[in-house]
Amino acid sequence: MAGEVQNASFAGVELGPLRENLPFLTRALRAYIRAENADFYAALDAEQGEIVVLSVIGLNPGMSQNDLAATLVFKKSAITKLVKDLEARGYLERAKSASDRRFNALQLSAAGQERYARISDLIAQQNAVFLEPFSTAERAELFNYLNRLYRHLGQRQLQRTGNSSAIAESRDD
Amino acid sequence: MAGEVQNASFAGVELGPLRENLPFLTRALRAYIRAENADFYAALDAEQGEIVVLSVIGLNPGMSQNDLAATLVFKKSAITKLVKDLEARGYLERAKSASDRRFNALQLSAAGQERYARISDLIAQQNAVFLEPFSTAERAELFNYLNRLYRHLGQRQLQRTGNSSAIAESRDD
DNA sequence: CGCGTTAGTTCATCCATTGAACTAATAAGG
DNA sequence: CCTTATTAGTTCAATGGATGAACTAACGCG
Repeated sequence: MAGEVQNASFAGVELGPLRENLPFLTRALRAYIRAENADFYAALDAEQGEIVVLSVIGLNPGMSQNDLAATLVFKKSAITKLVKDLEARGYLERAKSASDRRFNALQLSAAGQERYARISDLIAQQNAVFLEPFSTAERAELFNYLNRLYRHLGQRQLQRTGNSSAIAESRDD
Repeated sequence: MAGEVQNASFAGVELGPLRENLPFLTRALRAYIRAENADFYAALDAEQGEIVVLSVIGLNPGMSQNDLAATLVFKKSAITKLVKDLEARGYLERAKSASDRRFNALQLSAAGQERYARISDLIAQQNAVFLEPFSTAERAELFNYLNRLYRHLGQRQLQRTGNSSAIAESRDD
């Protein structure tokens, strides 16, 4: 079983201020999760971001691509690709909104709903693995914090990009 | 101030299960933070990841590039580039370890220490902006959760990649 | 009508990250 | 010693996610 492990390649390294550094932590967590999800997604034959898109649209039928982009923190150009791909595979429908034909009103097809239903279990399982060390109460707290962060950073981005509308306030629960 | 905002481009979208979905949240948070940090780093003339590298090496002088990679969740090939760049700019030194000449023992140069000291304030300020909505106690809790996640996912990755040594246990504080 | 704005598309580009093949140094074992 | 396996680090070509800018189409407001 190997020799020295002087610095214990991972556990023994002192993080110091990085323990409270969001850019570092978000990047590291993201890297880990991507690595683990790679196989998982491959097994599902799922594109990058596909699951998330199906999920949001399922919950917000009729939403626009811009709203989707804002919600998922993608650029609209990236959304176009994602959404066209899902449409081509028959999982969602893009109808021009009757009231304003610039909008694409997005909604899941029957196949899309079915696919999401089938996949969502697996996602929950995968998620549970990530969360093994946390009790139910802790998970709730963790996600509460992450969602507050998500909202706060979203607010900031709205302001930075000078997006006139809808700065409003996101309701804090 | 714009018209309909029917779906309130951002605030009004229902997230549902995504509120507790780590892949989604980490990606979204990462995207926000990257966007905000872009200007910030440009102003410092800092490369991607430079600050984090300086920080860890400062705290763990003599560490190897492999340890650095494991800590920051980079591949070693990426670390090589980062570290060579910082060496070229005079911020750190790579001496072959005397005891095992395969290792590069990394440590900050005087200029590197100075640079890090100068920068770390700004990072803290930047971080504080991200954390505005949180009280001191909440920040501590948030980071406690994130670090536990970081360690847990790190453990998992060690196992997945069959890394023999050092699976051990990272001390839970 | 004509001007400004917004939703979405397209595409070329960038940059971070990866994988694989390579060198050099060490450890282990006969 | 000499051979073989392993580990640290390097190099580079390739991938892929994300971006920016230029474009079309539709709307709103005078």
